[in-house]
Amino acid sequence: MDSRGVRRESTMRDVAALAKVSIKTVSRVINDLPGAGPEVVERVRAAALSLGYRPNLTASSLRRSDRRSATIGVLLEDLSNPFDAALLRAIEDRARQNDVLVLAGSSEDDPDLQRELVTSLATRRVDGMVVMAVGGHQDGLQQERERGTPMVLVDRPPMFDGTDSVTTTNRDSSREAVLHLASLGHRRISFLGDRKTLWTSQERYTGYLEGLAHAGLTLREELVRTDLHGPGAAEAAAATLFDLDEPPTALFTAQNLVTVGAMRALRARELHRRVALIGFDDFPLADMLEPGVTVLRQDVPALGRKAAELVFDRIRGDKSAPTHAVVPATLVHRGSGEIPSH
Amino acid sequence: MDSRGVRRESTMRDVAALAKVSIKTVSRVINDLPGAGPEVVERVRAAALSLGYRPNLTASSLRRSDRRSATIGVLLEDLSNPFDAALLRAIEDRARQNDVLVLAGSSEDDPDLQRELVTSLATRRVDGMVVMAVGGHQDGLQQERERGTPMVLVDRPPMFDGTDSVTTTNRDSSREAVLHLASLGHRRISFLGDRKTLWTSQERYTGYLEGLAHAGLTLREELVRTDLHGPGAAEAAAATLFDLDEPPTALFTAQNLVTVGAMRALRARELHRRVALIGFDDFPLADMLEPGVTVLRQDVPALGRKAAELVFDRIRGDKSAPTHAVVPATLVHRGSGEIPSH
DNA sequence: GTGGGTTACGTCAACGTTGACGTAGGAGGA
DNA sequence: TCCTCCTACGTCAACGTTGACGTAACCCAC
Repeated sequence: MDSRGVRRESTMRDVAALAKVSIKTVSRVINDLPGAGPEVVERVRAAALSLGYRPNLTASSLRRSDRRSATIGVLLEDLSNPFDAALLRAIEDRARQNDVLVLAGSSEDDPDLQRELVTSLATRRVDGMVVMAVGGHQDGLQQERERGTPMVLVDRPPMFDGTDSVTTTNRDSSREAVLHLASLGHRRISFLGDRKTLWTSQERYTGYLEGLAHAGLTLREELVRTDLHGPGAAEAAAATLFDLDEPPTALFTAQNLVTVGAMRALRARELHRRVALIGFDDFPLADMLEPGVTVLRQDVPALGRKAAELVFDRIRGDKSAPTHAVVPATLVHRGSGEIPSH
Repeated sequence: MDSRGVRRESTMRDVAALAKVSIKTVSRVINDLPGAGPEVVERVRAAALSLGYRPNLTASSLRRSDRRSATIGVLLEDLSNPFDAALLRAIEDRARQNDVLVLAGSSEDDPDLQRELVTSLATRRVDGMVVMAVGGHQDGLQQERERGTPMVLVDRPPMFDGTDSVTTTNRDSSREAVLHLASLGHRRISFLGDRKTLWTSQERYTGYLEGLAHAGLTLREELVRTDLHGPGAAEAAAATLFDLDEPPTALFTAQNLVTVGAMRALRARELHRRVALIGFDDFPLADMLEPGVTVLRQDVPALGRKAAELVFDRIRGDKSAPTHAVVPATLVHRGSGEIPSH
């Protein structure tokens, strides 16, 4: 205990004194390095145990030549969003296999906050970062990358060169969804999307356009609503669609919270069994609603796993060209996307 | 760059050399300490900027007398569970206000994994921990606590003395739910619970018993199913209830995944509009199902906030007696809990 | 002009650990 | 016997930073 009554953690010095060996020998024993006789190993182990000694990773990483902190940073948009949470969990699992811990943060899609968090992580000398980049503001990330920090972007690709990324088949899957709706006779298919600054939103919108084109449908601007942040905005926007003279017979919602908002609007007007709906991103209980919600399901565990694997490869010194992994999403038919045009 | 082509982070030494001052003066400028003239401050700032200098928090915390790493550990059961994710997010928000980052981990309700993670955190010298303790195995936590690590338990109270905790009104709210069902005429109210080793499960079961007693109902053992881990087990268990000669007319499900499983069973038998259901823990979209699911909603942000505040108080040296905060849950009426007995 | 205080620096050692290197003692071969 | 090599230790310095303390220069009052 020191003067403030705080117990001091014991150090190699303490263990060395008790075992009557040098600090360096303790270091050898603790790290299972050769150069310590069996008898000494025993004595040191016993001393360490009796003092409750635990190595100080910060001191060790400061001194060691590899400088590893055995910690990576994971910066997502909102850790409480089910998508982000599942991603974090997948990354954490892979990290654990490498004896690495995860420093997690929510950027809230705020460029300043993202920059601040990146600095915070750098200050703690994390070995690498997995980042869901804030839309349109990647200069802070690029600077960090240029300093040599291993970095992988998830969900959204880098706007600069030399960085790995893992994304979903946003465009292709969106096109597939729209074609599916068109094949059921829908001609007025609405698009509801998240903030336009997000790359995923743009891609999904492009896929929507491609789908319309492939199906021989023309784009009706009045059926497109973008920049919807959160379920509330989505609900309000969806509601206005049904005041049109020619309202949509099908909706394609390009993000999970937007899907939820649109569903609320449909229900409020008792349209949920008449208007078709396909959403991007699966969510819990989508199958238990009536009708079940047809979605494009991203393979979130695969996204997280791949992202983690890429950072760890880089941390291990992989110098090959940047990888841009794309994980396919699947169209899950549950009913809402199978409502025919009326 | 060193021999491996890895750029070395610049240090105070580099900045000092460039600004032609001593390292100590750089330290003073970086930390906004007095004792540096305005001209020197400018020179040092410019040098630091041009070198892209960023302080090394690990070195700094090693040397400083307070030893703070500006990092706390948060150990939950499963970061991808919506409840855990919301909790993490709430803790993270409070941590950020203290310029503290969060090391997050999932214990998966495995005592060995929990112990390993606690050691991992300790090795990184976190300033404190917020832990959702694994059911029935708290000795590792107790040891850590006894070493002086600030620790707060969330969701489940400590089984040892001297540690703060934040929990919900598990028992009282469960009783309230059962009484609510009884007031609608239900006499055969079933209990479906998570693993019995969990304190929350036990409390909720006790609340159930109290509710029955207050309502003048006798416990029917055949209506009680416990140790249901995950929606699958819950669904199977719920299904068997309806093969009884006298099946329940109402269900009280004591955990969110159990609620989901039970709902699936009800739907499979088309009973979801006939059998009443109240679940512990709210979940997204509970209001959009038909009927809406009546739940006991925990105030997750308040739980997380309070837990974070308690650790930070302890980290700041608060030596007062342990606090056991209890955050009230609310009964949210949505329909499923208002189905009368038939 | 001298004493006392303040300001703006600098020097040194230490936090806990590990890499580089030194050394005593024994084994083994010529 | 002497030389070499190996094993099992030890010593020393350094990682990047900060606390303790030293000191030169200057200000102000008496």
